Amino acid sequence: MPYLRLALDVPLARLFDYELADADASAVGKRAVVSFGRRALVGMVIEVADSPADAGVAIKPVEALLDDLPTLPADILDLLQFCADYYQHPLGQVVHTALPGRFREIAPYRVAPACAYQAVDADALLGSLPKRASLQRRLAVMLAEPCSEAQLRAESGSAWRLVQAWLAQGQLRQVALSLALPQPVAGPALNPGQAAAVAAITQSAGFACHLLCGITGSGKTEVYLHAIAEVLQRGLQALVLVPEINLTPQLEGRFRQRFPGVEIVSLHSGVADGERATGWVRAARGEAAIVLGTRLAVFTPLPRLGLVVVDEEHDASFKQQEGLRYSARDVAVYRARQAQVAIVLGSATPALESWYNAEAGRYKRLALPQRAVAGAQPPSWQLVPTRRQHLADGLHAHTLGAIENRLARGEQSLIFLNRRGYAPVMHCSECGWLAACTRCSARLTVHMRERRLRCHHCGWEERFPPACPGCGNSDMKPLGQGTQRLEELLAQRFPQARVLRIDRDSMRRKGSFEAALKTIHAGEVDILIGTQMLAKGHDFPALTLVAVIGADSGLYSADFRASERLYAQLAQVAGRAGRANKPGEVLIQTDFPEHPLYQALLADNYADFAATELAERKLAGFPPYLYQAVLRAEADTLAEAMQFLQGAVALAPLDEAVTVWDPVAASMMRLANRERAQVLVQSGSRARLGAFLAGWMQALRAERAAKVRWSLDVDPLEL
DNA sequence: TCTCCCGATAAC
DNA sequence: TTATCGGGAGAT
Repeated sequence: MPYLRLALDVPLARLFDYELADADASAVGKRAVVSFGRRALVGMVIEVADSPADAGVAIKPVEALLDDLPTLPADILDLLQFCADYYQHPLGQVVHTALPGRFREIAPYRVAPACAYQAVDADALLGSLPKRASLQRRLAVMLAEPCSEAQLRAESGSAWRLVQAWLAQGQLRQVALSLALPQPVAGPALNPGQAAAVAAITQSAGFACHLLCGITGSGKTEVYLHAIAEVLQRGLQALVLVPEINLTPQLEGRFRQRFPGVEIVSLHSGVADGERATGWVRAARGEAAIVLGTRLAVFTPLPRLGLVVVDEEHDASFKQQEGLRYSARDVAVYRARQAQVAIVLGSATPALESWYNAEAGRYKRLALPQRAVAGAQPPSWQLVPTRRQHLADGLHAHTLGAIENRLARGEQSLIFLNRRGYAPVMHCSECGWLAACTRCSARLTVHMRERRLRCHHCGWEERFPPACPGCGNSDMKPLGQGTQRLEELLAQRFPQARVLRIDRDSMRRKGSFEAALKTIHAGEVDILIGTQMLAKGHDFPALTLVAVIGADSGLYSADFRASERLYAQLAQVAGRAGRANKPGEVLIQTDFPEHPLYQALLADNYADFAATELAERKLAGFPPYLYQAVLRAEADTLAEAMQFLQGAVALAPLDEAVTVWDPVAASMMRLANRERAQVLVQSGSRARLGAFLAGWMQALRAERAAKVRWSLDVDPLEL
């Protein structure tokens, strides 16, 4: 009797055997419904074996082998196994984080093959339409020839509804989809730098990792589009990863416009379950030519993968911060190597890990030195020294003057402050009391409009205390600057100006962010106040001033990655200024104008910054010169968490190539009433660290940690 | 003696 | 993770 070895979505690092008469190797990669304990689960067949792995247990039969989905191909199974091993995560859970949630349900999931649509009688259809219905008439003309769903949707948002209606009326019929690539719309001519980059990418044979470095406006997207066009012409598929959901609709629009008629699948957490599952199936069947998505898209099966692109590769959102803590960028590199295809990592400010790989010759650096739009000027940077200066509620007179200037010229200004709320804390000037979260080791942020104090870490909320709990003083003041306060201040200062604040609080409602972007584009805003929400990827042609407030906090942080992040963030937000032919100006208010980070930014010299930063990391023994992993634990008390970690350290295998540090309280020690601590492990050898972790996790899983929740984070971004 | 809650344990 | 089992504490 053959046995199916299944990966099940349970936190156990092992597979489970079930028997199935006349099963053969073709079952591998299919879903199976089984009874597990007392419940029914859907598992993934990983192996078919002649005998059970464990002779001592009674083996249940498979209830059903589902044949509804494309079989998970060997390369994806290998990829998932790699993730399970590398991140020390149970394979069953890896499988289920990698697949659309819909596939965890027992019901079969069927997707009709993608097809094209064509008018039964194009002339009759056109004749039946009113003269004024221009969209309908346009569609009718298109439908004389077979059109893909993507092509029709690209024509207009309401096109698909019309097509459905005509289909129901029998005006249209479904025809087989042609996989031949329609001619892409020609893009703008490439400048020499872009052309060289495209050539390097498309001419590389087999696996090659290209680090595409170019500031905002240097035309990285155009390089991607050209490289993808070449791949599509060879009948291959492209995988494109972007950091944020916010950015996908924009980019998707650009892709659809450039590749009309090409099936493009968009995969991210904002896509409804069913649509995600359908997109996955289309990609896996080879019907979709382009998969565009956030980190979860990295696991999509692509039988004819020809190119991988990771845009803004330095972005922290490529690293999942819970469950399977994978780095989609690193997994993407693995995938490209596996498929022996080129991968492009694009960024203006590459992660120092990637930069280091380029220095070492493992990645090929492609630089885009020029701005793509001829005549566009790079922004001019200016540091506004604020030490011992009088500031009007945090804004320097020079900054205010610059804003006034834009107002007079009818241009837009952006004040960038990465701190939402009114003020970061409520303060008693009598006794020095600060409002703190009772559940976290964090301050409560002041939200003036609602007159509430909020914890931005756990979501705790309370009303303003009527008097200081420390001394009874009733005169408590918000301390420091937040975006709300800045908004209030600027509205007072410039009563004639239209001020718009963009942060997670003001953009909570669905669609409000899109609406805000529209307002900005329509020129109905004079002064924008924004957090990092606004820093990424959006073009504002009328924006000519970016003023940065409160950046200094990233300079002297305990986190060794803080300056890297600060540089990236400032470079990114500066890119919002002056994208059209109006030169942009960037002002940074700082107490430390002489700081090398700012000096490198002013000189637009990331190479210098990276070299300095890497030298420091080498000296201090930080990544990328070492590989790290963190074992985190949380419990009701710090003592329990620490005790667990001490036990864990005692269980650690001995390896002179691996350093195991003492347990310490986490930097945010208390979070939502749980106390947290961690152990850092590092090694100069990735292989040794991996082997060490495998042994350690095996030993640790054999222990039962009653009240402690723990997890391992390999290549952590934050310690 | 009954019931509820918590911790331990198994899951193929 | 989910589901069940059993022991102990307090209620009836």
